[in-house]
Amino acid sequence: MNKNFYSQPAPELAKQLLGMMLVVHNEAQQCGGIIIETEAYTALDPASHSYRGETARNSAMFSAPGTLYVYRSYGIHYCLNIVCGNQDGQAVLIRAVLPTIGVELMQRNRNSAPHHRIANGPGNVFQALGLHPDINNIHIAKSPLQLKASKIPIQIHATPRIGISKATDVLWRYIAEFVE
DNA sequence: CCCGAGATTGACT
DNA sequence: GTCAATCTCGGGA
Repeated sequence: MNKNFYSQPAPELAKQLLGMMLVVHNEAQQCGGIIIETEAYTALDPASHSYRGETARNSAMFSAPGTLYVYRSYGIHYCLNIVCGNQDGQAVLIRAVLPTIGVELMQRNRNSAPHHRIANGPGNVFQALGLHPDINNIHIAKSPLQLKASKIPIQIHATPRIGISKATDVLWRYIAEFVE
């Protein structure tokens, strides 16, 4: 990926990421799939962690574009974001991936969940890919993650975000639908 | 200092 | 469909 790719505003990058391949290189293995659901957050967004400024928890959101931001949700799950914009608190949350590479490995990571539930939520994506919370605040180029373009034709749907109670009128949740 | 809510998931009714 | 699990931050006392 060229450097400017991650400098885009969150809603733009969120759409760009749909249909792309997200691959993780583990010990002599790799796994990953096609990104099919994303969500955009900015510092002007009351629902964003960056809304009230930088803290120890969200400092990665104010790092260089392309940095990974990992946060713990409800004290239990981890969610993966890609920082974007210009060190101004923007990021894109990876909400769902369609497993295509190393499916068996991901299924084991997810405790043998059925195929359609392996990576169908932000916390599940993180667990299925076998990621470690330590990649928080690490640039994606220095992480086990890799983004690749794919030629798969998709249609993008913009919908209201879910799981939040603020700014629900903004259509910043994006879902990819495969077209023929 | 204490309390409540949250970018969620999975087990159970 | 309902609900508990469990950590961080923000707001109020």
